Amino acid sequence: MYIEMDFNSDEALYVQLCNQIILGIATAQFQEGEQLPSVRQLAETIGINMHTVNKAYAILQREGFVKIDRRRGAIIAVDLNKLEALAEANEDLSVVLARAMCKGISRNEIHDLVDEIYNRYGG
Amino acid sequence: MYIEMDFNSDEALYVQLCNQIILGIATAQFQEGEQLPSVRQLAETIGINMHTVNKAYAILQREGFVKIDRRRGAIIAVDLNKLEALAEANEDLSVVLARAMCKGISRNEIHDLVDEIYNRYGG
DNA sequence: TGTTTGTTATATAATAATTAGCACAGGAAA
DNA sequence: TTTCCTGTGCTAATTATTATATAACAAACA
Repeated sequence: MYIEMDFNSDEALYVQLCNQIILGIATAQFQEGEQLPSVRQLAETIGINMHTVNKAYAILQREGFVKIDRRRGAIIAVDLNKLEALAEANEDLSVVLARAMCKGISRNEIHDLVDEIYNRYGG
Repeated sequence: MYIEMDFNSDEALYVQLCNQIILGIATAQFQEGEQLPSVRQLAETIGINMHTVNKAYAILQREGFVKIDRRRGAIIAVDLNKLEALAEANEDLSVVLARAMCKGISRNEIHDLVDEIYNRYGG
């Protein structure tokens, strides 16, 4: 999977990295049990520091997307805590939809967007 | 409208303030043409610095939620650029839904959440 | 003339983000 | 055993961001 950093973005590198890996899992480019590159390897590939990659991996572990094995590094292992995930989705959506509503985007337009994204991700 | 800051949050104060004001617009607690408190006044009310409020107002202006009048301060004035807003909603939703999909949240569960939020906001 | 408005400037402090380098223990493979 | 790679831990330095504190300014207005 291609991972690219936007060094001009206002989003922190470790946040970008987390999002891209999560995107990779959602689109099945990363499969359950698959091994991610080592922190040093990925750091060199995308041109950032080892510790920044390590920070991203640690966050992904805390949020239940990977497990970290001392021997094999980070392994895709999604922890399905649906209640927690639903609560988080609710919070995140509330912020996004408030903006959308202000701008006159209708409920149906959001539903269409959701379908479009789910189709894009292959759900 | 009550505006409250969470000083223990990991979100910056000016971001919290932006989100709350946008929420206020979405829920019609702030009406088009209505005047927001002055930067000094709001700063004192919620116990933060004037410049932090000013930063939030400036961002809201740049994103097209208020207009700033030297005489009357910040005034709710939503700029309805739907194409831009749809593009932004698409990006934001892509990140949120990727997380949700990984956690096994179905398309229908997201649709239900969207309806719930739109109802909550009175849309 | 005062007062309030946003704006601008400067300074300071605290925190977060990023990079760098080094060292360690555990496991795997030569 | 030796070598190599793994994540991890630590310290340090730098830069960017966030937040605060003061102060001054011009515009608008009663």
